[in-house]
Amino acid sequence: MEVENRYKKGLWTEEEDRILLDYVRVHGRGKWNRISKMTGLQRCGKSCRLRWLNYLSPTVKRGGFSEEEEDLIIRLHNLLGNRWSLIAGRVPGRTDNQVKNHWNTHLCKKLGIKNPNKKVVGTSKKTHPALFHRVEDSQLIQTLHSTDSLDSKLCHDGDDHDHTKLMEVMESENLCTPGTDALSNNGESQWMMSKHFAELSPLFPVDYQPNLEGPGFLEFLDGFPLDLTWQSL
DNA sequence: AATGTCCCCAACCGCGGAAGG
DNA sequence: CCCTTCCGCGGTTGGGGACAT
Repeated sequence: MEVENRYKKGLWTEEEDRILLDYVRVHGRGKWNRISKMTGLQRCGKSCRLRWLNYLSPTVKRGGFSEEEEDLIIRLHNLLGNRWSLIAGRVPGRTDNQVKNHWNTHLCKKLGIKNPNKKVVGTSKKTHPALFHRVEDSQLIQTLHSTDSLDSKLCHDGDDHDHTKLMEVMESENLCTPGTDALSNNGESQWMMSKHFAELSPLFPVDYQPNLEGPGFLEFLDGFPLDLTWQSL
């Protein structure tokens, strides 16, 4: 009880910022819980980490969002749902908190989305360990689970997730429409689809990480319709 | 000028996973 | 294994500035 009370809450002062900056300059980032003991700063580790990541870090870009940044966020949100850290990772200089706030306060209005704070079904990790993030994600997975033959079609020995095969299977299961969207005729898109698919699919190993850092990702995104979601496939 | 309301965003909270002892 | 600590994530809150009355 007393331990919690000894930490200050609320907005940071310039003096507190200076102490935190000095600490990171000397010791580097990490071990946030030690800062209070070493510097006397009356802030808990979580608060220090957040302050550094969202404000003090030299990589953080200040100021309003550009048209290009907004466009990128909208496209990424269509693809990834409320995975703000993933989205922020593709928007240089922006933190997940910045992206989330900007989405909830500006982009929802811009796009005419009501109840921006309403939870997306399946977003919470608590509801399912497989990390569903959108309605359409859970629908997709339900479809996958109900498709007995899918496992044998996809998980053949020695095949490192054959993307073309993956697309064929998805088409055959009506998970995407052949020849009618940007995804079907674009190799890069197929790559992305496969990665996203792999992330969601219970058929793939849990530790299989889609690589959003892949070559040509931004170029691929440029050709991605703003309103394209899994549901529209 | 005073008061009320709205809006933005920095910061907090609760939770889960990973790592280490 | 079990427990503790640390880290990171997404949802939520509330302080304070901007604007309206």
